[in-house]
Amino acid sequence: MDGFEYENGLNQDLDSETLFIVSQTFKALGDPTRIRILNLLSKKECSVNEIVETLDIRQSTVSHQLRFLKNLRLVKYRREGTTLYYSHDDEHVMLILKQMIDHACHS
Amino acid sequence: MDGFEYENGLNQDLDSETLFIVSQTFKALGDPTRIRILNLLSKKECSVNEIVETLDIRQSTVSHQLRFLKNLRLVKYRREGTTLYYSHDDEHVMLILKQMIDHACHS
DNA sequence: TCCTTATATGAACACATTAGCATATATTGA
DNA sequence: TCAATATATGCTAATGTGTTCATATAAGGA
Repeated sequence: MDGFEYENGLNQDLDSETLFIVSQTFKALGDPTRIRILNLLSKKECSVNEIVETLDIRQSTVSHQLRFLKNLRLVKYRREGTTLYYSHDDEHVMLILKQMIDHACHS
Repeated sequence: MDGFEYENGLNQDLDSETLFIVSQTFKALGDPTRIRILNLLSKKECSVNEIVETLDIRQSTVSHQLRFLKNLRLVKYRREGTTLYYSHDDEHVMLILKQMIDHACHS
């Protein structure tokens, strides 16, 4: 019975799709710049320029990282004129981020 | 007053030490091989060889990744003869891993 | 339409990461 | 001491990642 070991509860390994999503998401959280952006967005919706000025990161860097986070559906945006307001888009991941920050602070 | 903005609660950014720990830890979780190893160790203590055979990963790769996880104090080991038994060493991080896996499964 | 502001994109570079091979080390038992 | 087993380490090639500069696009107002 081919693939049996991948279909029952005895297998101690993760299926490849779950593994991919989990590693991708943690990878997104594994960069200081992205963490700072997400941490800021956890507090308030921000335009790209607000992020640039608050965190003192170059505009193109912020834009690249926002695209990265957008692709993973970790952030979303709404337009108002020429301004784009970004906000977080995954409550659960934001909660995990907060937990890790708290864990790091108290360790 | 130099550095004032880094010492009060108004600052929306994270301090650099917290940022470093958080990003390092998430980076550790951002690799499929390390996730598989940690997931296995979340279920039971394992020797290096058990990890190698259960997950079908080369011995040197497992050993390298275990050292990586050990440096971050995410795993620990005990010796029994020539065999080293590894287990997880950070309940909170393991809980975060479990949460992310559950999140990925149900999405 | 033209200018200005806001944001996105593409290319290139420096740097980090990962896996694999070969080999080293360490422990046990004969 | 020597062999066998278990694990760690050094090096390297391939690949991936993050930032920057320069430039493009898009929307609004004059």
